[in-house]
Amino acid sequence: MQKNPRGVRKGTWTKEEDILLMECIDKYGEGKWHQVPLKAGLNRCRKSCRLRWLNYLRPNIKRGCFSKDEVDLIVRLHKLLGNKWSLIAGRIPGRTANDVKNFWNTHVGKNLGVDGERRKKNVMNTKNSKETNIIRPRARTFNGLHVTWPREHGKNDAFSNVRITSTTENLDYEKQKPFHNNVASTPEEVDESIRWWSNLLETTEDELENLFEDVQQTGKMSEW
DNA sequence: AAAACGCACAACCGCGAAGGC
DNA sequence: CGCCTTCGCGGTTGTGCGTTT
Repeated sequence: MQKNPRGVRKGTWTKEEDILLMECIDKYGEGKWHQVPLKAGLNRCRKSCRLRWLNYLRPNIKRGCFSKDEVDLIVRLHKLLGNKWSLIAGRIPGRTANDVKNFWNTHVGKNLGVDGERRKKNVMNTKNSKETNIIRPRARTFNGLHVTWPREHGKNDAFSNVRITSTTENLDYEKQKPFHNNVASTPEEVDESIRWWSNLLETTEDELENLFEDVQQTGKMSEW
């Protein structure tokens, strides 16, 4: 087990450390991460504690294979949000941003033709990915505004928990939005907004089937 | 049987955002 | 308004384990 120059523990967490962290959060609650190492008696940095809690110790975290529905949702949300793993994970109960990110990088990315050396280069060259048509919305606040999020039939509201905070920055996202910064008010605007969102969320059945077959072959998703 | 390789995932790092003073 | 601290996120690396040779 390595330590950094200031003697803070790094590397894999032990059961004892997990227990200390859980007990601490159980006692004091989440947040105030800078105090957690001290209160828990852990020789870990706050970041490490936070990450461990969020990714592994939090209640209701789901481990194991991704279901078909989950993959479907990830693909669609990634198409919509890009690499906003925390937002995507927020829509998939029990999954963490790290889980989703790892799954995407090891399975889905591959199946989209980004594999081996090419994948490595693409990962390194993230600037290039920003030049694609991925919509990268910034978190926004719409004070006093309503935002109409289209729903997919038979699915949970995929957007109700999207964090919306404010910024005044102009973005490509804004330019693409048919009902820029406000609610669609006329029937035409509503239709246009629905078409816009539908287009973003559209992933053909063929695309998904191909993905599922490939992923299944790699052995990750066994329980469809 | 063991070394080499590849994959999956846990963990770390760096940076930007947010908030307090 | 600027500085400082803390938080949270995405990208990247490290490590362990299974598979192949």
